[in-house]
Amino acid sequence: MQEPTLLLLTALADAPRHGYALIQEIAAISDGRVTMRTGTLYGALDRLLGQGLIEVAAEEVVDGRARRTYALTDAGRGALATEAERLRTVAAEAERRLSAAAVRPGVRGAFA
Amino acid sequence: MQEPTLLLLTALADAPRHGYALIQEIAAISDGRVTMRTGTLYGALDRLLGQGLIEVAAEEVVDGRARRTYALTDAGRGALATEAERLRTVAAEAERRLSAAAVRPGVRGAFA
DNA sequence: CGGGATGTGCCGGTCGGCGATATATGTAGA
DNA sequence: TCTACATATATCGCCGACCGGCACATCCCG
Repeated sequence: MQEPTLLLLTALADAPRHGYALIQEIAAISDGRVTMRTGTLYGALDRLLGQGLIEVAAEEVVDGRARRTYALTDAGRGALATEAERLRTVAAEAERRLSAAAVRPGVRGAFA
Repeated sequence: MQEPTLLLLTALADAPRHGYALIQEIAAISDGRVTMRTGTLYGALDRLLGQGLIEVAAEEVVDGRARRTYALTDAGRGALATEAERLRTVAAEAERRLSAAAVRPGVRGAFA
């Protein structure tokens, strides 16, 4: 699972949201660094629906505009939890190794 | 940056290693869950060399077999640190939202 | 002498992300 | 009024990363 997909599931973790709201939520989560494109969004949404990680929670018309609301399924919640823990573990290991190298100089290329 | 690449940089974070050793190191880091294929490995290695995130630290012949040892550059160390922090942040946010939803099983937004 | 471990490398397929594009309506400003 | 812009959904094709499979070579053990 790649980052855009993970961000998508994260944006659905606390409440169901529709496509356009997901784009804004993801921008908010990532502090504006990630701009989810519609090509990525709807492709991922279809894929996640097929995998049973999300489901359509509502289809309504608001102010004349169609709106489809998605929600995490239990499977999606589980997948997100698993993925988050894995990422946390890997990130921790990376940081551990980086600081280990920092206090043990001598491996910096050809220079002693 | 995707997970295999991140794992590769992580495996190089504490000491320079050659290709085959990286495969084993990544298996160790991930507790045997990730088996890096040579196709992925050497492709990623070439890419990272081109990006200046790693460098060839040594080329030698050990027991008649060629061995090329790679090391993180300063840029690679920086990129790994950045990436690790970002992942840690995203993972934390995902877990925060999951537990927020868990203790408030309503569909009406964050605070019911 | 055969097979497994060590070690490097290429090739083609697949899949996800991304830019571009299309369609439609409500709202705000020139 | 008319022209943008924000809201809202959706498709298409390109590209790049990953991956399985394969090839090649040497060393060690049985």
